[in-house]
Amino acid sequence: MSSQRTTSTVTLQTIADRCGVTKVTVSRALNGNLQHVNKATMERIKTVASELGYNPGANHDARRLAMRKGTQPILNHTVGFLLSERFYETNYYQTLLQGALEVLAPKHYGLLLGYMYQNIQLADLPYAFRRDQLDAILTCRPESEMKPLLKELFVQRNFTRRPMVSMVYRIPGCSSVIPDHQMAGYLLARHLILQGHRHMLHFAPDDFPLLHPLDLRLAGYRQAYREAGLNPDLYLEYMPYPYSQQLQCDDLYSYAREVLNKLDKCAKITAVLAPYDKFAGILIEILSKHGRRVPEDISVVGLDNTDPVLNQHGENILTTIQMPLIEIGRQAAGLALRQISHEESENVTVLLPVKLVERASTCPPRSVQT
Amino acid sequence: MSSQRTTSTVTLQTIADRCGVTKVTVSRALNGNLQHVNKATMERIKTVASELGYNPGANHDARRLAMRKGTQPILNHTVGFLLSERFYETNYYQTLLQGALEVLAPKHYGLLLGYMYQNIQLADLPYAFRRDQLDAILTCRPESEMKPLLKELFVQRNFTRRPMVSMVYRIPGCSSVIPDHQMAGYLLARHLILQGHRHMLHFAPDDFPLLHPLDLRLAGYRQAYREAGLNPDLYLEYMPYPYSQQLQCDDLYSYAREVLNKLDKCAKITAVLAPYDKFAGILIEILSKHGRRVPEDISVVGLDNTDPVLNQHGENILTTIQMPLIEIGRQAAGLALRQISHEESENVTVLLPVKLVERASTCPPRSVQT
DNA sequence: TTGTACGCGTTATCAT
DNA sequence: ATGATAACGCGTACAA
Repeated sequence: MSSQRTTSTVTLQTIADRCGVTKVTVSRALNGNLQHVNKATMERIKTVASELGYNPGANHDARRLAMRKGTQPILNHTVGFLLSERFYETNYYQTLLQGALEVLAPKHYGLLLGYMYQNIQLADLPYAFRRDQLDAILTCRPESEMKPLLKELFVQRNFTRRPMVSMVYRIPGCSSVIPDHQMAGYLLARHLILQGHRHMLHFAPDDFPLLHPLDLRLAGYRQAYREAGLNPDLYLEYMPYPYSQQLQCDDLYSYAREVLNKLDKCAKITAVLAPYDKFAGILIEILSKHGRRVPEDISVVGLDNTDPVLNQHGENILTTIQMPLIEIGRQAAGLALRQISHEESENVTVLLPVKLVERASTCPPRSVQT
Repeated sequence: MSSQRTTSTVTLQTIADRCGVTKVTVSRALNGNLQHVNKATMERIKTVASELGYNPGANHDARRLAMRKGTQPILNHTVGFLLSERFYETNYYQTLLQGALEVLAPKHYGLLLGYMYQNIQLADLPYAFRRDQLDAILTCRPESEMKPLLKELFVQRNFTRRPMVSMVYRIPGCSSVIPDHQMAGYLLARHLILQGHRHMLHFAPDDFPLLHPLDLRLAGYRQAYREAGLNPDLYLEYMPYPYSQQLQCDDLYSYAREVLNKLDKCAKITAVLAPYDKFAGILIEILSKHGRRVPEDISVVGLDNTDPVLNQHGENILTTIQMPLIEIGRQAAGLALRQISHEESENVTVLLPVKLVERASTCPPRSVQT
């Protein structure tokens, strides 16, 4: 009657009145603080609380206010997810998203999206990121892009105690869930070498940040050459891939034409190790348009197995690496939840296996073909 | 010195002390409450506040706590987005997401994802949905799926005052941003009729909910027939599409085989109006595998222009309707923002134009071909 | 026009 | 050892 909305507002005070104690005692009792509450008292209070139907979550705001003072971070039941501004151009991010949501939704966690881009400031992100409204942050952007933001986040009070999980990219200071990039490179290169390919074109970021997946893949390529008794330096051709420039779809086509030029100049190259499926598809399209048949004239492999390259029968022809993207999303979310609940205290790195998917975009080079 | 984290915590009290008033007066002054504060006092307080570098957002929690009593909802700078559990199977949802994010991100709004499914309860959603932590909710699920949830949401205190925007589907009681479904149907049917097609197969939900897009499209099909002086009842063949069962990818293939059977039985059918691109692609794949060439033997049209059906040259062959999905996402988010800021008070319905994209999956039927 | 009291849960501090 | 008190922050109903 006091207020038109005070229908079922059972507060600590309500319980305290019934029990003849103060709300502080009730708070301690309900939080199981045996150091400061008599066990019998606690039982009595808990009984009364459940009888009255007290709902601790109902006054989340008051709890937030009070918890700011403490050392214990409050549970928001929300996890942040930083994704590229161009996430919709591929199926890559949405697969990660799906994996994370699968794990978070059953626990009634929400996933809060924020755009990520080069040189982003904390102030550019949604307010939720600066208000300690997130229990953890998931990210799938390279270290170079994350670095300035991480710096700001760790300066923020409250954020040193919120776990951060990096997907696909390994980032120091964060937990990471990554595919076995080196194995991916190894499997692709070995597949092509066994078919008889020698000279191959690969890509690397133009600014060579450390720990970049493409560097790890390169290590895998080289390993495959050495294992075959070949000197990788004699065969691996390299083109700088302007990773940090966030290529748009149009840019990808013009870059694919540059690749075509490169292939025209270097006739000995018989295979291309594309940086990811989407680009492999565009490259195959451009090659076809210029009369270069794939795989008869040139073999092309992709990477993530998320964007199919279909033939007229609707079949995916792209030889690529199955990246366990959905599993990366799942594990990243699971890891975040465990760190939130302190089941996992240290930062962890999870390495997930990859496998080769042999399809029709690769075949022995012309010189080896009968 | 009082606390190790009280570095730059300027509160209302800090300002009040400097100005020789109470914090209540400061609160009123900073909120521009001219009814209760002398204009001169207000100016003085505002000056002092900015001198001290008072940051109103810093104590968001206290504000939340206090605002619960009032009639004015607090600004969370977060918008909810309900999406299907299978959103990752198509590009449909991610395009809507992208549109919404484009508008929300520059305003530092976060987008909070929650899974939506048949017979969902409010208690199944992330906590943020029940804690009044969202300023608005965007949804892209049919009314039948939303109905029970809407009921719960509107019972919730606080939620009657939060706007709700439905995308693609028109939902009574919500603002809606929808493509012109009827025009879409009209354009597709007219295109096929002009090519000479008469008997066509279309799909409708098996439970026939009102206001369903497929019903509107059907109205468009019929309009095209009548405009051509034809009786639609003589030509339109119908198959129930189990919309509410949330078909998985595997189910889609088996359903596509059912469609194949239907076509085998009804030889007079020369065109299929698929419910959306993804299914059109699967259908074309199945048809090709069974020796039915598209479009020579049978024409197929899609709907949303989000999932391409590629030939061996990487060209999309699917004749379809360009649905302005990204624009729907943008407008829905923009509309939500306007309703949040009370620039728009009533629920609004925005109808966005569609256009036909003629590609290679349609051609005149055999009987008309020379 | 301005001030007082209150709501809300937790914790540091003080009293027994 | 156990329990009570005050403080945190803001906005609002009510009093002066």
